[in-house]
Formats: sequence, structure tokens, C-alpha cells
Amino acid sequence: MATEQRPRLIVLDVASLLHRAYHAVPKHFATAAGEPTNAVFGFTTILLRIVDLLAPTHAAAAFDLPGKTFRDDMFEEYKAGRTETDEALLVQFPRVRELIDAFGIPAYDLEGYEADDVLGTLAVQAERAGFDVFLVTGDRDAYQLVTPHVRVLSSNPRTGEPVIYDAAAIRERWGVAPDQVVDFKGLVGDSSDNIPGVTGIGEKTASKLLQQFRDIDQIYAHLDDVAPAARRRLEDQRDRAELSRELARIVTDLPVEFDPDRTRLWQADAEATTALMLELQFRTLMDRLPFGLAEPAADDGAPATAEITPRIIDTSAAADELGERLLTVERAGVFPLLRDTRTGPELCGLGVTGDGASAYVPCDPNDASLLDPLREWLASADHDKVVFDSKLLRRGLAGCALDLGGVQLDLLLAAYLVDADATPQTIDDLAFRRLGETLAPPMVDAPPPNSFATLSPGEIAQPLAVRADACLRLAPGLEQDLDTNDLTHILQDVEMPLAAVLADIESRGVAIDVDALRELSQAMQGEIETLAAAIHADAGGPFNINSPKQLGPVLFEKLGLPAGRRTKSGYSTASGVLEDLIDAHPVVQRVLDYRAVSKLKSTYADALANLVVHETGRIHTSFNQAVAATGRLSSANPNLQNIPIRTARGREIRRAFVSGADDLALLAIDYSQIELRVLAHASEDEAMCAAFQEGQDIHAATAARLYGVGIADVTSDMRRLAKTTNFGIVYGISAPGLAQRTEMTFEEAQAFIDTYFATYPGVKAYMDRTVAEAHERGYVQTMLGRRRYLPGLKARVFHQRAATERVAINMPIQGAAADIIKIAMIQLDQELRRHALAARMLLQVHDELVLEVPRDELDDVVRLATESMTQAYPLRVPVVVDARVGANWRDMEEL
DNA sequence: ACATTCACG
DNA sequence: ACGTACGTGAATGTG
Repeated sequence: MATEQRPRLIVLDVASLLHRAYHAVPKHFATAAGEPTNAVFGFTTILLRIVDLLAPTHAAAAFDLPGKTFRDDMFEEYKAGRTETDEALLVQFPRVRELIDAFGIPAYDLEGYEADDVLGTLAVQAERAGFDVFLVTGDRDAYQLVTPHVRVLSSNPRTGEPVIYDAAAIRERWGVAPDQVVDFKGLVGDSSDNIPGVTGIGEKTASKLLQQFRDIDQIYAHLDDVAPAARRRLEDQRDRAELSRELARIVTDLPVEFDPDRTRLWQADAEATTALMLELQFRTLMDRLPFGLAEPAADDGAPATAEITPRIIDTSAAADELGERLLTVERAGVFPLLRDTRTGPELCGLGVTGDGASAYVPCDPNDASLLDPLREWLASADHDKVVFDSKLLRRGLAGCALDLGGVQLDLLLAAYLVDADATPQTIDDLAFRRLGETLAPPMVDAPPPNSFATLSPGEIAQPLAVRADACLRLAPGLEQDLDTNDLTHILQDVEMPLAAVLADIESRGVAIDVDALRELSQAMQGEIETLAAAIHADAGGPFNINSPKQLGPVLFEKLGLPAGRRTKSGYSTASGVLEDLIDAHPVVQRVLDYRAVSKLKSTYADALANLVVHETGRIHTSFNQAVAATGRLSSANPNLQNIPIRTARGREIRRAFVSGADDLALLAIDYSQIELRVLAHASEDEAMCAAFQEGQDIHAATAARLYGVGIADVTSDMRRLAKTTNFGIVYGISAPGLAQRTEMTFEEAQAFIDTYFATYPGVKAYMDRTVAEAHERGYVQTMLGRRRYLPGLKARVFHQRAATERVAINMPIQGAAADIIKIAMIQLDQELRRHALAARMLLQVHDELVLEVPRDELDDVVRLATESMTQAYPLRVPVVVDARVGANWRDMEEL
């Protein structure tokens, strides 16, 4: 049975879109005359994207009118507490209205009502008239309007990617049906509209209640069946719940009339549009309008992007043909569609562009047979590929047992090297910044694992091909920038090879003893409850110990402890502050203990256990190679670079990091004082170099010199102060900073630093030189040439400038240490393979590598790892590492 | 979304 | 003359 294609209407919540655009587009977008245009520009871009995405036949725009609405009469506080809208945004409202008029999109509004109500009314009428409706708004109230033919189009606030909400998507997000959305909001409230809701009831509880009882009235009819905590709150706040529900309810029977003729696309006024686009100086956008303009731009703008029509590879014959063709292509852009799983990214499809042609190869993660004919080309070192984020692509391909060779340029890593403080999150980001283009159609999310949703090849082929093509177009500019700044060798010899090593490390994962974690968690829970009870007794009543806002008044008002530091929002209760008050009241120690145990339980014991892949007992972190401005790696999901070590209780967590089998051991090798050794090398300070060359304990040697005593007469206090100062030096020391961290006064700290510089004059000279050079060039660099730009050096506010100067001192040292361990990792990986050893790296923690090693390989691996780490970048002082071995990451023996 | 706190190097 | 050192990520509470 042929179903007739329904006409498709989009209804724009203009204010909501404009707000979103205002915050998404850089503020420097303005006309030559200085009129801000960033929001209007962003709005237009979003509109064009939506039109590309949905191909609507009709469009309408909904506006709010200034003045009171019926909701203000219901509730005085409605939308109170909103911050004033920026002037720079306000002036763009009339502009966007002009634009919409010029596009021929009719505007709907009604005094006393909000855009939401207009949206709702139009949706109801249009659906009745046989339309498919998409409500374009960031306002989640609109979910209540969803029906089989009415959907809401929002965007992911983080990525900006469009998301279509139908009944299933709402259920997935909130666990309720569209007609329960008002009840949901009634319980949860909405801070942006100042809808109160029931305090103490959040999304989780509301969702559970509504699944059980359908709506608020039913909940109140069956209060006896509600858990006591929630019941008390519901009983106390019945009025608020009911009022909130009514505030959230959208009116759908306003006296406005949906007109299918007036809303038909496109009835643009070509002349008015052209004039407006010229006035707003939107030259690049003019080419992208889906309708003709009155006259071509006077001077030619950027050439319109060639139409990209990827061939969809859906048979093995087509795949064979593509595989052969690619072997004749010199350079190709490759862009994958990936989805996140607990084991890592999973490949769902591949876009390839090269030699003026493009293709899309779908890939079922369980059956990658269509990619098989591409195996040779993918692996070939002789066929250049340009990609964005090669580590992610490698991991996706590895899941399909495919290798990647010939990565000639990784755009993410290139952009990171060119300016680490402005690293793009996505290729869309990079294209926007470097080409001034908004890539269209937008990238789509892969369907989540275990979902029945699938993407049709038609939906994804174009977005992937466009991005594969963008890779090729972005390459020359970045190659030029790398070359100009002498960064090419770091990319080729360090970052890109490291990406391959990291992909391997991440895929392998690290074994976790889940039972150990669960036991720890239980013990901690008991401790937390005991401590909480004692703290509440001390305080004379219950309160949330986790809330600094509640804890502050309890300690400093109710119990009258001497108040110390303040934060923006009240008393500081940071551990440093509380530690000074330990003797003032027994509750203080309990709070500190409570904090410590809660932290361990929630951040480590529970979080890690939840991320273990059951089938393998392992956990897979992601090392981010392009976030830290100094060149360091970072680790996330989970962060395995901040596993506790400093306290005995914290170290328990490390017991759960184990080798994957009895015949394997964990080997941890860490650099000894690598940053100070780098400092000694870079500064060529004679005394510091000598101390290292003689193999002295650097902190003790420093103390001996500072206090003018023999190294044998250094007390532990002297050594401790010297150690703090040595660290401080690397951070770009300041007297207040040192005083803060020691018992010294400001004056003593200043004198101490002066003595330090007299002791190590080469260090002082190096620091002065570094800062002077930074001011001259506007950037600092590591020994390898990795750069960091420091615009903050020009700050006129002293403390901002001083802070940037500390960054200038720290980055070359921290960054060089990062460079060194990166080189070591690449070399060690090669050595392990060259010697056909099964040992592999598992983790990098800035100055430490953790490996999993067959016990019979231990001797060889310790030798190779030590060699790789100490010889990675020879310094004029010895580079020293310490090795430890054990069955877990806590109980290790020195070698 | 932002602030506070705290885990690591 | 900054209640602060440099670099990260995560959990929690709150607007």
C-alpha cells in the first residue's frame, strides 16, 4: 500500500535558537561598522543545516512578545532570577526578524503568551491538516507536544549536533511518555524558568514515580505506596507540585491560524535577502542559501564547495572495485563513523575521498566483510591518508581486525601542535576555523550499541564523504603551518607514531579485580555511615556534609569555629582550611575523614567497578593526546592517571589493578626527578648539574647548599623545605606561593628564594632568559620545539601577567619531560615487537610506565624499558629510572 | 552550566 | 601585590 508523503513543517522557536547561536559563535563576528552579528550568523547557519537535514516543505517562526504572560499572573516568581540578556544579543533580535521576513517565513506570536504556546498551537493544527511537524527549540517543555507526527528537534548542547526527540527518545532520556512531561516538570521543576518543582525530587525519582503512578494526581492518590523520603516531600509541597505542573503546561488552542499556503518554502524576497546579507556582511552564507538571490555578489567570495556524491558501497563486487581503485590513488581523506562502547570506539562506517571521487562503506561491527577488500590499501604505507584523530580510527579498524598504515597527516594532532590552546574538538570545528565553512550536512551520531535503531546509508554517506573531503582540503594549510613553525618532525616522529602506540594500549586495557573493589566499596559505605552519624550528632542535626554551602555555616556559625578563607559563595571548607582547625573541634577530623572516604568510594571504588568489561575483566581508558597545553597526555573515561597513592587508604584502590593472569606481572618504571633533570640540563646550572652527576639526592643536596651544611647533616625538615622549593621552581615560584605551602612567612619565603637563586645562579639566569624570550616571541618552547603561545603576557593587570610568566617557566620543563616519555614509549613499543616479546605497556602516568609482562620476560623487559626511557633523549645529566614489580599496582618490590 | 573540592604528576 | 603556585579529570551540589 503506497502511503502518501506527508508535507513537512518546521516551526522555529526563534528566541531559543538565537540564544543558542549567540553562545556558540565567537563574539568577534561583527560587521565592519561594529554591529554584532554572531547570533544572527549562527541562527542562519543552524536554519540552513536544519533545512538540509529535514528537507521541509513548509516553515513558520514563533516569537515571544515583550510584556507579561498569563504564567506571570499564576506565579509572581515566574522566570525571576534570570540574568539580564546581553546588549550584544538584544540588538540582534530585530535583525533576525528582518531575515526571517526576507526569507518569506511567516512569523506567529500572541500577546500574553510565549513562543512555546504558539509552537504548540501550530503543531496541533498542522498535524490535523496532515503535516509532519518538527518543532525546532532547545526548550525541553516542548517534549509534551510530541505525537507520532510531531517531533522536537534540539541539539546536543556540547557538540551542537542535532537530535530528534520522538516519544521513544523522550522515554530514553526521562523515562516518561510525552503526555507525562508536564507531570515530570511539575515534580522536577525547571531552574531556567524558575519553576520550583518539588525540592528533593530529581529526574531519577520523578521518572520512577511516574512510571509507577502515571501522573501527579495518581501519585497523590497513592501516597502510602511512595517511599518515605519522597512521600514527606510530596506531602509538604503539594501546592508547588500542582502549580509547577500548570506553569509547565503549554497552551495549544491559541487564536492563531496555521496557514499552509503562507508557510510554504521558499517564498523569499530575493532583493530584500540580498540587501540584508550584504548589510550583515554574510558573504560566505550567500552561496549556501537554498534559493536564488537578486544579484550575484559584487566581488566573488569563496568558491562554492563542489557537490560531493559518494558512491554507496553495498555489495562485495563494489567493494572489490573500490579497493582496487584506491590502490591507484595517491592521497585520500578518510573519515569514520564510530560509536562508543565500554571497550572503546566501534566502527560503523567509513567515508573515503580521493582523486575527486568519494565512497561510503557501511560496516556492521560484527561483520566487516565489506571493508575486507580495502584491507591492503588501508594497511599500505605507500598510500597516503589524511585523517582527523588517527588513534580513534585505528581503534575502530582494530575492532574489525584491520590495520592502518600510511597516515601521512593527522589533522587533530597537527592542529594541536600548531596551537595547543586552541585545539579543535571536531573536524567541523577545524573546518569552521580554518576554512570558514560549516560542513553540511551535519555529522550524525551512530546508533547506540544494542539499540534497534539503524542509520540508512543515505543518511550517513554524505556527512562522512563531506568530512573525508574536508580532510584533504584542510591538509595543505596545516602542513604549511607545521612547516613554518618547525613542528613537522614532532608530528611525524613523535605524535603520530605515539597515536598508534596509544591505540594499542587503550585497546588492550588493564585488568581489574572487581571483587576487591566491591569489598572496598562496602567497607567504605559502612565507614561513611558511621562518620555521617557522628558528624550529624556533633552538629546537632542532619545536613548534607557533601555540600560546602551547608557545611560552612554548620562549622563556622553553629559550632563557632574561627572562619578562615572565603570563597565567592561562602566559607571555604577545603581540606587545607579544615586541617588548621583539627584541634578546635573533633568534628573537623571526622569531616576530613568523611570527605576522604566518600571521594575514594564514589570516584574510584564504585566508578571503576562500573567500567569493567565483564567478559574480559579489563578497563579501557582513553588517552587524550591533544588537550594538555604543555604536551602532556591526559586520561579520561576513566582517568587512570590519578589513582590514589599518597595515603594508605587510597593505595588500597591500587590493589585492584592487577596483571591479567598468574604468569603475568605488573612492571612499573618511573623517572626519578625528570623535571628537575630537564631544568638542570636546560639551565646548565653548574651546581645542579654536579649534584645529579654525582648521583646525589637532589632535595638533600639543595638543602645542604641552602643551609650551608654538609649533606650528612641535612635534617628531614630541611630536606622537606628544599623539596617544596625545588617543585616551586618548576612551577615558576613566587614568595606568597612558597609561604602558603610551608610554615614560612612571606619575608622568609622571599629570603629563601633569594638564597636558592644565589645557590643555583644558572637556574635564575635560565628563568629570566625564558621569560624575556617569551615576551619577545609571544611563545615558549620545549627542547624539541613544541610551542605554547602566551597572549597573557600582554595583560595589563599585574597578577594576570605574573601568572602567565609562571606558565612560561613551567611549560618548557613540563613539556620537555612529556616529550621525553613520549619518545621512550615509541621506542619501547618498537623494541618489544623487535624482540618478539609479549610484554606490553598498559598505562602512562606522566613520569611512569606500567607494563604487563610474562614473568619469564621480566629481565629482558626491564632492561629494554630502562634503556628506552633513559636513552630517549640524552641530557647533560644522567637520566635515572626506578623499576618495581608485583602482582598488583600497590604491592610492588623494587628491582 | 558553573563552582567547589580533591585525586594524580 | 593575587588568599596563588604548573598541568589534568571526576564527583557533587547548586543556580
